Amino acid sequence: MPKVSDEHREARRRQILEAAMRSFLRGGFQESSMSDIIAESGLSAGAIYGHFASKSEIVAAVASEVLEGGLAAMKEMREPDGTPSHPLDLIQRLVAGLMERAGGTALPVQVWGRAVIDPELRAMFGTVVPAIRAVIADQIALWMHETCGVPDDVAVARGAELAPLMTGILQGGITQAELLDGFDLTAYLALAAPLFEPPAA
Amino acid sequence: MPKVSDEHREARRRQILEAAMRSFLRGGFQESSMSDIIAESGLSAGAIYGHFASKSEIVAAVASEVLEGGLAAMKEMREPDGTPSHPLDLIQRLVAGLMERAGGTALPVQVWGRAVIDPELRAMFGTVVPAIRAVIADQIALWMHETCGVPDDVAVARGAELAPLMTGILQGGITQAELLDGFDLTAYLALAAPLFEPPAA
DNA sequence: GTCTATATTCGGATAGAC
DNA sequence: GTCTATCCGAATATAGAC
Repeated sequence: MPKVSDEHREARRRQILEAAMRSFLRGGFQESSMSDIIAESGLSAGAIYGHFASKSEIVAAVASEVLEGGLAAMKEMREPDGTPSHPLDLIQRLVAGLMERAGGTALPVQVWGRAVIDPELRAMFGTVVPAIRAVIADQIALWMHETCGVPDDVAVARGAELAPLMTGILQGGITQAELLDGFDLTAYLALAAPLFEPPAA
Repeated sequence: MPKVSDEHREARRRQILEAAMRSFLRGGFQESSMSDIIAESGLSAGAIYGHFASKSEIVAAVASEVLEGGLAAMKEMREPDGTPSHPLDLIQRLVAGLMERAGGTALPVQVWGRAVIDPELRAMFGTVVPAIRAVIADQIALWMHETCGVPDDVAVARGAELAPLMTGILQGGITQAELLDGFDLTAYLALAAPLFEPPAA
């Protein structure tokens, strides 16, 4: 099996996945039919089913792409230049990145909604969230240690402690940004700034 | 049209809606078929369509029930005895209330996911959220004014300012509570406590 | 590998009796 | 108002040629 063949397969998979993402973005997971995806991809039914066994396999692949993609984007966004940025900036940049790369934040919200009743997606969520929390926790610890005078071990502990809340704030921000017209994400995130003040307890 | 007839109609509507909610809770909005709802309700197809014109009308009614119900629950939870409770307690009680009354928090998450691609649900969300924010803002203002020494106007302003963030924290908490095993909502909410410290800026 | 055409199942909605 | 039986369209997946 020559290398070109594998590359071709992979390219086709991506072509199909991206067509599916565009369809789901507009029509949702269930409302979008295979015909929609087929039309959007410019391919044919036979071609699609040569790469994915079923529609639910496509849905799972897209959901994985969305969740893992969010994690990957977050890792990328971590240090744009090298100076540790504020944890809330990380969140801000992540959402901005999703807007561009994923064409909005609609897919994550849809994935969460479907994960509620789809055990496979729920499991994916359960493995990705701890990884996201870890990135956030790292960033908090780094920032508190470097720019405030917080001792390393204290900063690390505080980061781990705050990560679940920050994850929730991220989710709530994405949901509201997607569903409310004129929602100001920057102002929303700025409100959480006091949580990172050192005045410790 | 005698009064009993109206009462009967309303009772039937509720019977159908509750059956639909049970179905959606397990199977999701799209996966659940009319047959499921019919079986769950113990009625027949004809009876259902005598009260709702289409499945999407049932979905809209359930979504309305969920969103408005959340708001109503929040208003109820406001003052259990009369002493102003901590705003985070309000959130905590609200979620606990949803767990009981709505059989969990799965429906809200599903509704948000569907609102992304359903203009009708999106509009409902857009009208309910400001009302929810108002209740939260009131509670924050009340608490800061009464139990901390914050002047009334400052407390009111701070409440209005913080309400969107609290709404997001609520949404993120519900999402994580629903999708992560062993998620500790109380600990999650406790992390936000510093936001209500008076040390003002 | 990919296309066209199609088989088959399934779900929403209706017709007509009671 | 409600029930039973059924119709019709749609959507997933496949068959077979190229």
